Amino acid sequence: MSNDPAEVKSTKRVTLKDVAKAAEVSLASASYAINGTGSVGEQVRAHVLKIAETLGYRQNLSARAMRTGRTGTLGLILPDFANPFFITLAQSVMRNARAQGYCVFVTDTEGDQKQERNALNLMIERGVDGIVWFPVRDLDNGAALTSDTPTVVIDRTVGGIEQVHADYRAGGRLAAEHLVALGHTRIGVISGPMSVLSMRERCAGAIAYIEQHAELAFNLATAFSYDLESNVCKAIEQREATAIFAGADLIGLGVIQHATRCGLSVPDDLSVVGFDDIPWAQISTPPLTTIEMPVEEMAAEAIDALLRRIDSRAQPRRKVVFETALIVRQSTSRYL
Amino acid sequence: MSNDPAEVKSTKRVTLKDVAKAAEVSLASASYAINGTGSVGEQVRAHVLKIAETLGYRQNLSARAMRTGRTGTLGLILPDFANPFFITLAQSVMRNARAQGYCVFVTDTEGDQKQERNALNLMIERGVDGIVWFPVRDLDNGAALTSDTPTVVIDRTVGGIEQVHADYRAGGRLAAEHLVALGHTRIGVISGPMSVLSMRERCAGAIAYIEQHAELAFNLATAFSYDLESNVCKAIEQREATAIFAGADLIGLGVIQHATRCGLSVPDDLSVVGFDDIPWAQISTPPLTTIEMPVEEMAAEAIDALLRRIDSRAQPRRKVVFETALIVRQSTSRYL
DNA sequence: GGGTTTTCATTAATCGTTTAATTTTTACAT
DNA sequence: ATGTAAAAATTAAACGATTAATGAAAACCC
Repeated sequence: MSNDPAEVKSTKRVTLKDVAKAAEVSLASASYAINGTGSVGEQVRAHVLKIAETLGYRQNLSARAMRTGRTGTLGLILPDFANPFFITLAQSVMRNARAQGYCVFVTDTEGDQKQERNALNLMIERGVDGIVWFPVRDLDNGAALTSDTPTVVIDRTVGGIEQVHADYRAGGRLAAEHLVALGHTRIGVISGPMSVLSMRERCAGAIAYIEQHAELAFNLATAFSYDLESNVCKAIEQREATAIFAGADLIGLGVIQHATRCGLSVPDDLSVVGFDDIPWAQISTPPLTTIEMPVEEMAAEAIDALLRRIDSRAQPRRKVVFETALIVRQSTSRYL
Repeated sequence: MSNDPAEVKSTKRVTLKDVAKAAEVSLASASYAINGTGSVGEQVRAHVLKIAETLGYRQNLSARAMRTGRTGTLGLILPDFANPFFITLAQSVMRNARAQGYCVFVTDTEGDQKQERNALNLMIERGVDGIVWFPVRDLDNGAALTSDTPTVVIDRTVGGIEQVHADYRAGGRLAAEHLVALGHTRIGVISGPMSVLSMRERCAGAIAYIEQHAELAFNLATAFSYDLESNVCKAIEQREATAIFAGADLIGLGVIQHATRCGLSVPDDLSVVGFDDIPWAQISTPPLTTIEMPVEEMAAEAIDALLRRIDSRAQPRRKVVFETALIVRQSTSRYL
């Protein structure tokens, strides 16, 4: 029994050599046939492909990677998986990468710069072809950490690396314009951590416009979460403003929740605008008016830029900025 | 100029051979020293390590992988990144994997079984050491798709593969008990897609208890989303029940939203219980009472089981089931 | 038919590690 | 000293692919 040659494959992995032998061609021909690279006769190619199929051959990408120096692998580093904005972004990045045949290592760094460095190192050792990086915070010299693995940074400002941004300042202005247009005159701003330029820009954009066309009721900072700090809560309770611009949706949702809990009605007593357009914004009560960034396009651009840079490292270092847009939902209304 | 040997590293990657040469030892000794494997004298080891450090040596994990057959890499396959429950899970899985020195490929399959197969193949080709898999749906024979790459399935029922579950039936019962204990007598059930055992069990558990201790007002199915189908909306509007068990939080949140929109007050007019304890459940208005699964522990168990199986394939195929727990928030109240 | 080009196949080197097998050195007991 | 065992270091063969260089065969042109 068991003199059937096809049965041999039981235990050991099928290698290219096996395919070549079974197809009675050289190793090189087999490789060329499977990769479609060299010049191979049509019949030979077909034959090799069929044999590979029947033998259940699978490329060993580790071997291939060693030889070619390409792993067909990208890294994605995010500060925090709990923030839904990053999830949306991750989804887009992964979708785009997959479309180009890449597999993606994902890591969140829990907002910790030490973990961030670890993550970068781990990925570089693994030999990723490129990295999409959403740093914990702005950095002067990020290039030092990537040891010339092609990298694209999203949202943050990092020296020495190509960047993809949205026009945060314009977004903040858009939000303020909306509130002023609704007739609000006392408008408050609640920002997240000011350590990143992205946040500073959002608020600066809003504040500049408010100061010009209305009164800035307050300008407070809080953590990046829907649990607000006490001075922020107080400002809301005391109705110092009839409208609030929050530097992030998560914060905006916190504002709505706290206001509601205090017996204020949103939007009748208080209008709220957020920033990011995270999925939760749609299903909160009331749904949150917010500023949207073209996440899918930003991710696509990041991947494109990365692939360009992988193909030829000598790319000019660019910074691409995308437009933002106002999405009006039910958390804002006219002030009477 | 430039006769400084340390300057040579400018362009080319530093390899183990370079380290060995610089340290004036054999390749093997260098390898042993760095991996701490063979027997190497204390001074030699220290010396090699220092040289490696100064030269900026980084292991080429592709090469190592080829030689050892281990990539130090895991795969995580999820049906849908938009569902926050999966995110929580992904986070836990990644955290646990990272703690063991593994890098994780993540993919979502957008609920599509073809993409799921692609993802599996892609990862297997990449040579992952193991896969944590949350299949789109139950399967008779999943082992056929993994070509003996160690795999652990979460939540779904898949033939031929080790599984990690929660006790869904008991969870459903817990929810029903809670509502009955609050005095509700007409209780409705809104389930998600019944194609997966997990969902069937949740509802079966709830229904069994309701039928015994109260009246089952209705039992409807809807898509896995907070956009409810019209027959479900109607059932809510017509107040056929004073309490509803939703098979998933996402659905429960949809129920709250629709009820509120129809002028019903949750929980005064309608009590709602969900299942999953996704993060949104905490910040909805009102916060959602729900059934929680020990996600972190489940993820840890999945990784543990996987690593055991990687170390020795001849593991008994187990199915581990975790307890669920009721989390009471403000979406349920006593029925008067 | 002879020379030239084009097309198809093959040989063999190479990528950067690990590790079994072997040799050299050191340590220890007699 | 000498023999033996233990420890340390080395040699060289893999791992599974890619690809430059080379050779053989076929096709073409006068």
